[in-house]
Amino acid sequence: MCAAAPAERPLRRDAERNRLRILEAAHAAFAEGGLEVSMDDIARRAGVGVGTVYRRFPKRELLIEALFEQRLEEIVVLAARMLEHDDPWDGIADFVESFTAIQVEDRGMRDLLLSTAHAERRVERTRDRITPMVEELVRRAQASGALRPDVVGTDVALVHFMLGALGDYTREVQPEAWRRFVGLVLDGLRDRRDAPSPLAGAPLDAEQLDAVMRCWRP
Amino acid sequence: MCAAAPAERPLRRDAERNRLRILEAAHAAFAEGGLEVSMDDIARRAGVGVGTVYRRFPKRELLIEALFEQRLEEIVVLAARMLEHDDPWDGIADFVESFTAIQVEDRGMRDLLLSTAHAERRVERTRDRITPMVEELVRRAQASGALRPDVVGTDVALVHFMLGALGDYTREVQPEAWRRFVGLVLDGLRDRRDAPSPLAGAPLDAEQLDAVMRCWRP
DNA sequence: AGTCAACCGGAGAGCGCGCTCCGTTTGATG
DNA sequence: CATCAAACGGAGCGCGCTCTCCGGTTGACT
Repeated sequence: MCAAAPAERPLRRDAERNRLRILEAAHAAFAEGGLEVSMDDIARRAGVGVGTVYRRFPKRELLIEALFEQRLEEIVVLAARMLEHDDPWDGIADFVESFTAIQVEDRGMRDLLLSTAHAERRVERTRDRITPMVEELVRRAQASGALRPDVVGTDVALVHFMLGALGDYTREVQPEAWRRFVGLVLDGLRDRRDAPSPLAGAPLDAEQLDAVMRCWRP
Repeated sequence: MCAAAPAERPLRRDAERNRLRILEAAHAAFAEGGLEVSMDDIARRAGVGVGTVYRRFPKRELLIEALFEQRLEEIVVLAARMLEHDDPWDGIADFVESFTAIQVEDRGMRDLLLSTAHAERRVERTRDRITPMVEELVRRAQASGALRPDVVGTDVALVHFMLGALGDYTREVQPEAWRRFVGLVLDGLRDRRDAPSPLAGAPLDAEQLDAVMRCWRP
């Protein structure tokens, strides 16, 4: 009809339905298995052929971007909120704990935030927005005397990685096990302290540790 | 000739030469890439066909066992030596640091010690010998008042995992970066302390962190 | 109702992996 | 030197993965 309709036409109803199914399935699959689950898996979960997945998201990266666009924004908001704590130490502590929680709840987020293997640009931009906030968190907490003066912003990122890795390792056996180690690491980050702050939850027993090692593959 | 020669005959000279080459190649390959490098890789490194590798080591596990038999013994010796420190805290500290160093130097050792995906029995036996020593280390360090009283043996294993993961992450960019975090975690493990103990080495700068994220795949 | 572009599913090409099989080569032995 | 079990290498099978292609189907629009 009208020759000039270059803008995006809405999807056909079935196509839109499938698009949503795929996003939902991909979310679940990524959360459980990380960003490297197979496209077949996602298609199967969505009750759809692989062809359909590829038609809507011709590259894996596009699927990832569509899924995580808003979740990345949440991270930025989270970091910003950490700057509003009255006690700057609480800002750091809350940040480390919340960020680790996110990683444990969703393996996909972990892969996305700590690697640049997928979805390069978008993630990079997010990181660029978070970095200065983390540095400000560190600066304030050091000024208040609570955070040891010899750590810097990049150390915080590596702490996140460390704790996220631990969360990954123990997830299947004791989903809350990582919280103990957040406490431990935070005690290491304090400038000086008397008694150690109590650790959250119970330690793994020998059998649980065995189970962890048994089901983890490198 | 003599009918009853059931014992193992020595290998032909070329076969023995190849066996050694394969072990050497596998050692290098595992150290760099972990226990899941492809058999083709190992064969190529050894300058040998895959068939030859499989002839000598019909299952991957056998190759791993042959390679790590004595290295596992070294770990036991290491743990035992930690009990000889005059100050029990030094025992813990040295153990955490040495064990992490081993993991960073050899990715294969890391996979072997922290997972049960390969070489089940042998590793399990080794772990069974190490566990009580670690528990004794913990007990003594706690009795001396240096180690916080709320950690247990299994926590130490998870600390090893955490630091090993970090070593893995940063290895390519800054092979010594993990040492900072050993210091950090050890400060978290102390019962009480004044000034934080100085961290080893320089922190990563922003570009190095970027490089780490860029080359890591989950 | 009829038309047709958009959409669907899944077969299959291409790839790298673990592992096997077999025609050829080599070193030990008399 | 002749013999032959032992060892060699790599082609090849089966598998699971990514991504493409195409014959059949379906929803939007007249």
